[in-house]
Amino acid sequence: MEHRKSIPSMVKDPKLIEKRRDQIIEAAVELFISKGFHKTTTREISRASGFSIGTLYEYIESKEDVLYLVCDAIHEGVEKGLKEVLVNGVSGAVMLKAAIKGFLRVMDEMQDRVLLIYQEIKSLPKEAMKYVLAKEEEITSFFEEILRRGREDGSLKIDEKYIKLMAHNIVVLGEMWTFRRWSLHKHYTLEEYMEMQTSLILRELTEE
Amino acid sequence: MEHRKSIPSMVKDPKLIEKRRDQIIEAAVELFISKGFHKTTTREISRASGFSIGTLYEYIESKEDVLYLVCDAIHEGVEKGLKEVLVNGVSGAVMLKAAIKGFLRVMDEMQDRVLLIYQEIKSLPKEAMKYVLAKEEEITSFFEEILRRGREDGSLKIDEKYIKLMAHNIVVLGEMWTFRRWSLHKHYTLEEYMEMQTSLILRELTEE
Amino acid sequence: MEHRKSIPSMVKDPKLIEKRRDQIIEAAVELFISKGFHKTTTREISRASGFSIGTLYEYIESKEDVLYLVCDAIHEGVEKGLKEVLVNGVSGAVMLKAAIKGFLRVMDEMQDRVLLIYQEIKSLPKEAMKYVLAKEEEITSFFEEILRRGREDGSLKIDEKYIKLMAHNIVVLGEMWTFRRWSLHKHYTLEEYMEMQTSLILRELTEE
Amino acid sequence: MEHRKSIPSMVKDPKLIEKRRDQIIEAAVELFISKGFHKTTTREISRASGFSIGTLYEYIESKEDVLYLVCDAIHEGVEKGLKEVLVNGVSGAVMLKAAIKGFLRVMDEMQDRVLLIYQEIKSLPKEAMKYVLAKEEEITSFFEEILRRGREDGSLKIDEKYIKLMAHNIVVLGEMWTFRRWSLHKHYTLEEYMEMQTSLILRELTEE
DNA sequence: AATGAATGAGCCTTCATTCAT
DNA sequence: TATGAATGAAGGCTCATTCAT
Repeated sequence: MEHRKSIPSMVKDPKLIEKRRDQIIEAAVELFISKGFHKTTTREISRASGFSIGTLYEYIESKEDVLYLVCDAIHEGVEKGLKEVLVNGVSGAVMLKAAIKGFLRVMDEMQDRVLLIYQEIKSLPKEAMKYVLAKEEEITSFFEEILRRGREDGSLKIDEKYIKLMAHNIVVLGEMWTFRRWSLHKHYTLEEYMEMQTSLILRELTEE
Repeated sequence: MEHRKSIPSMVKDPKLIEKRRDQIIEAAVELFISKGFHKTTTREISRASGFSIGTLYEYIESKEDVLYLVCDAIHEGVEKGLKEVLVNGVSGAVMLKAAIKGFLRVMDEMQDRVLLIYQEIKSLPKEAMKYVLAKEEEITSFFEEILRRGREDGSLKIDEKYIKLMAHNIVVLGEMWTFRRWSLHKHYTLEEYMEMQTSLILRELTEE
Repeated sequence: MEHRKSIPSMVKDPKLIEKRRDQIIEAAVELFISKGFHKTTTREISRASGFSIGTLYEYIESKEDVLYLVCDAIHEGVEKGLKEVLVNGVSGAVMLKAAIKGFLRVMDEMQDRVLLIYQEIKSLPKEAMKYVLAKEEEITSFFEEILRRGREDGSLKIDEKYIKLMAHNIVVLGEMWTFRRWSLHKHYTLEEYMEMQTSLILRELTEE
Repeated sequence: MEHRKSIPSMVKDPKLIEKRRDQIIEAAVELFISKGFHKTTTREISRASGFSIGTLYEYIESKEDVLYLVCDAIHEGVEKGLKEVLVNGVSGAVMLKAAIKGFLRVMDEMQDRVLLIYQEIKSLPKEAMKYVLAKEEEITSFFEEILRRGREDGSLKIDEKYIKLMAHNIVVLGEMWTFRRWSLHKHYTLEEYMEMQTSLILRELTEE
C-alpha cells in the first residue's frame, strides 16, 4: 500500500493543522460537489473555511492539495462505513450479504462524495492519483477477502480465479448507484436496489 | 428520447458545417483525452482542427459546445459498434452473448473515449448533459430489449422486474473495463475479461 | 557574438510585432527608470503602452522579456550613437579622442537608460543576461580596435597587452558618468568631465 | 558626513540589539548575494538568522532596513580593509601604491558584497541611500587625501583640480574588478590586474 | 467564410507585516 | 523577549470570446 502522501504546511502545530484542514475539507467538499473542482476558486474555499486566502495557503501548497485532502477524507469515510458493518463469527456468505448491504448504504449516504471522486480524480497530480487509486483497490480487496473466506468455509461457491473480478463487480455495482443515479433512482428505491443486487450476486454465488 | 440538441452556426452551408465540425471533433477528442477538457484551450482546438480561432467560433458558440459535439460523436461510435454485432434469427441468449462480447470489444477499442465521457460529462451545460445521458439510457435499453427477447423465447431466465437492472449491470460491467483499467488491465487480458464476465452473466441467466 | 535571443509571440505579422514591441519598450523604459523593474507591474506596462494586459502578453511571454527588450534597445542606442561619431581617414589618436568624446556624450544623453542596465541586468534570466553582457563586451572591443589601430599607425603608445584593459577602463570611465552621477555631476559639467578624462587618457597614451 | 541612520527597535538592551542585528546581517548577506534582495523573503532571513519572523521584526521595521544594515556593514568592511593597508611615514606616491593594491585586494575579497551594493542600492529608501552614497564618497576622499599628500610632498605630479576626479577614477577602477568580472576575470588574474592598473595610474602621476 | 488581434475578468499564489499569546 | 499564525493587498499570467477586416 502506498503510504499517505503528506502535504507540507507552514504551520508547526500538528493539532492546529488537523483542525484547519478539517475545516478546509468540509468547506471544499460542499463546493466541489456543487460547482466542481475547476469552477471552485481558492478564495471561495478559504472563505467557506472561515479564514483568509493567506491562511488557506499556510495549510496547503496548491489548490490540488485541497482536492487530494478531500478525496482522501472521502475514502476514509467509505472505509469507516465499511468496517462498521463487518460482523464476525458468521459464515462468509452471511458476511458478504451484510457487507454488500452496508456498502450500498454507505454509497447512498455518501453518493455526492463518491461521485466527486469519480469525476475529479483525474485532476489530481500523478502521485496523489496513485494514492487515491490504491485506496480504491483496498476497498476492492476488502470484498476479495470476504469472498475468499466464504470459499474456504464452503458457504460461497466461487472459483479462486473469479474472486478478484467478482470483488470488482461488487464494488462497481455499488458505486453505480451514485454515478448512474440519473436513471437508477428513477426506477428503484435504495431498498429495492439493495435487495435486488444482493440477491443477484448471492444467487450466483450460492446455488448448488 | 430527447432530440439531438442542435448547435447554431454562423455558417449557412450544412455540408460545410458538418465537415468543419468533424474536424473539430477529431481534434478535440485527442486533446481532451490527453489533457482533459479544462486544460485544453480553444486556441489549441482550433489549431489542431486546422483553422483559426475565429473560424472555430463560426461553427460553435462556446467551448462547451465542443465537448457536447465530442460526447455525441463518441456515443454514436458506441452505438454503431453495437449495431454491427447484432445477429438476427437467433435466440435471445445467443444474441445476448454476442452483444456483450461486441460491447466489450467496443469498450476496449474506444476506452479513451468512453472514459472521456465519464470524466467530463459533468462539465456539460444542463441541457446537453440531459441529452448525453439519454444516449446512455438508449444503450441500456438496447440490452433491455435483448433480455426481454430472450425471456420471451425462453432462452433466458429472468424476471421482468430484473430486466432493466440487469441491463444497467451489463452496461456498467462493460464500461468498468475502461474506468477501472488501472486495476483490471493489470490482471486480465481483454479476452479473459470478456470470457469471464460473459460467463458470469450468462450462467446467472440460463441455469435452470 | 551571441545571436539575439528572439522572443516568441502569439501574433503573426512581424511588422505589427515590431510596432507593438516598440510601444512596449518606450513605455517600459520610462517606468523602469522611475520605479525600477520590480516595482513596475505588468498592468502598468500595458496601460502605458496603450493596450490591455491581454495584448501585452500577445507580444511577450513574461515580464522578464520586457526587461530584455528594454536592455537590448538601450544597447542598440548606445551602439548607434558610437557608430555615428566614428570619423575615418584619421590617425588612431584622433579617432580615439573623438570616440571618447562621442561615447561620453552618448552616456550623458542616455544616462538614465545606461544606469537602468547597470541596475537591472541581474534580474534577467541567465540566457538573456549572457546576451546583454556580450553586447557590453562588443562596446569594449570597439575601443580595443581603435587603440590597436593607433598603436599600428604609431599615433598611440600602448603595449599590446594593455589594450584590452585600457578599453575596459575607457568604457568604465564613460559609464561612471552615469552611475556615480550623484557625486560627479555636483563637481563637473559634462564638458569639463569630457575634457579632463579625455586629456588624462590621451596624455597617458601619447607622451613620448 | 551624514550620520548613520539609526533603526528603531522594540528591544531595549543595546547589546542584544547589536548581537541580533549581526545575526541578521550575516544571514541576509548570503541570501542577498545568492538570490538578490527582491527574491529573498523576510521569512528566509529570519530562518537563516536563527529566529522567528516575529523576532526579526523586533529588530527592524521593514525589509529595507535589512538591506540598509547589510550595505552599511559591507562598507564598514571595505573601510576597515582600507585602513589596514595604510602605511605612515612614507611619501604620498608610496602610500598611494600601497593603497591601490590594498583596495584592489579588498575588492577582490569582498567582490560579492561590493557587487551587492552596486546592484541593490537603488532599492533603499531615499534617506538610507543618501547615507550609503555618503559612505562611498568617504572612500573616494580617502584617496583624495593620499593624492593631495603626494602632491604636497612632491612625490606625485597632479594638478589640484584633477585630484577629486583621479580619486573617483581609482575607486571605480577598483570596483570594476567586481562589476565587470564577467570579462576581466577571464583575462587577468588579480595579481596581473593589480600590477597593470597600479602601473597605469602611477606612471601617469609620476613621470617627469 | 475566414482570420487573428484585442480584450479584460478572473485565477492562483506570494509575502511583508501584525499582534495575541 | 520571542513566537508564529493570520492577514489580504497585490502581482503575474491565462484564455474564452468578440469583431473589424
